[in-house]
Amino acid sequence: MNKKDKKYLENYSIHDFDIPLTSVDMVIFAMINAKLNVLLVERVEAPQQGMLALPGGFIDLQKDEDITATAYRKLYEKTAIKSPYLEQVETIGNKSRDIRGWSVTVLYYALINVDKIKQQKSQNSVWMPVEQALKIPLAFDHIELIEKAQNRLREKTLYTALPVELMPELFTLTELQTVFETILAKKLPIKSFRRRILNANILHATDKSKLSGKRHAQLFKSTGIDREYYFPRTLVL
Amino acid sequence: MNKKDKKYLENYSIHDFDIPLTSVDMVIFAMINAKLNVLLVERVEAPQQGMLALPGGFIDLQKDEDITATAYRKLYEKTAIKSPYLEQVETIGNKSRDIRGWSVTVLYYALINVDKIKQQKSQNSVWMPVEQALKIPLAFDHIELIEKAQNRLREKTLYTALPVELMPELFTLTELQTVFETILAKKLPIKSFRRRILNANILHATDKSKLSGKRHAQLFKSTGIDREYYFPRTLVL
DNA sequence: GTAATAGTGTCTTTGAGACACTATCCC
DNA sequence: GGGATAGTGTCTCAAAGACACTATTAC
Repeated sequence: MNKKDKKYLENYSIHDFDIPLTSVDMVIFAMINAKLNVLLVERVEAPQQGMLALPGGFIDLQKDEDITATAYRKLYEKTAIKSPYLEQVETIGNKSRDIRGWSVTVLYYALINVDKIKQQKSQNSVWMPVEQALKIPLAFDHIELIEKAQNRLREKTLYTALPVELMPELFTLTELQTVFETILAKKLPIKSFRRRILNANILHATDKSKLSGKRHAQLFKSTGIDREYYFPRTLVL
Repeated sequence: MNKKDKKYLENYSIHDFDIPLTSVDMVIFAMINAKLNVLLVERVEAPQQGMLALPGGFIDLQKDEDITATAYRKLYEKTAIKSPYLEQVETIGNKSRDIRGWSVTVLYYALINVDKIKQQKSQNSVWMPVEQALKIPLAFDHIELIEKAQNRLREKTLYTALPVELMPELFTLTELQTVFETILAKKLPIKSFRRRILNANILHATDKSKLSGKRHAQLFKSTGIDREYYFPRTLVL
């Protein structure tokens, strides 16, 4: 820091500026009962007290190193999960979204392995199918935020293997396909799907199998690299 | 607004919270002399007075309806251009990027038609090749911000026709290809490129042509729909 | 004519989609 | 054997890449 900056800082106060309220909101997805679910919490304080809302809140200027840390902290507070897939979607800011005035929120979404949601320490939080969440009144503009996160997930499902992040430790290709189909709201051809996934080399075949009615299905597990994998071609909706 | 919220607001002050400084930064790209250039401005006030920086600044809580409006306003102030291609890249926030303390910036990039940059009212602003801008010291973390915007542009150039936004009113396919190649830092096969662009149906062939040395080249113009167009396949770097 | 730039013909390759087919299991 | 679920064989099609080729102009 140079001398001029030092001098400037001595006379600086953040309260000299009119600044907006800045927060982080999280859309946390998990597959429950073959449906894409989102985690909602009941607001315990005004404004919008009592309404369901996305988990989120303000940056802790002492504890949080950066804004991603804020997102991870919020996620951990609600789910006790440390390192899920987390991605920033978009930042929304305007005059009208919060009654307190000009407000900015940095929107993230996370994909949670369904195995882990049982260990959650949720008190006043509730999992709800996305479909349903979009129909009930939510606090602020949170309906819109869920739609934005869902659209991002949908788009990325067309050319990445991200939905693997929603799977339990072991899963069959048919189960994985069902998750893809749920996100895309569209049936996919079996043969193409298997070829696509298997050629990608992002799964590890196990010698275990699962019986879900009739013929045994082979169980696979994630190698963890699905986060970086891009299919050579995009599916078309 | 309900009664509880009204009461809450009466006792509310934004200064009750420790909040970060939130700003908007712009990476404005244009093609100049066959190079990708970025617009920089000299900082006239502390902190970092005298250094080159990205155009940007704070949200005007009175004037700006939403954060996109802030981005357009900043852009207009520096270039007098009203509606270029504008896209939000990412929001960066941490303790260390600004000496004033915890600071958040919403990063946008814009693509400017080279025809229009002559009408600019820039006083203390300067166009500089991206290459060069990344090598000199810039204010705050602006080197990193330019890299993020450049990466986004590069990625999108692999599967969209966005570079058309950088072209003048009339241009040849060879010129367009050169712009793609500059952004990607990679030669592209002529035949594939032309087929790809022409099949996309995003350009309008004119009956004019241009002589740049030897054989005349046909001139095309944008239909404006390149912003929404996605090629059926992604190029591989 | 030659050099230089613009533009085409056409073969190969890759991976998605269609769809009929086979395999394995329980009853 | 029948029904249900898992999984394969193989053809077609679209678009990218390779590369040799032709076209048009200035000189």
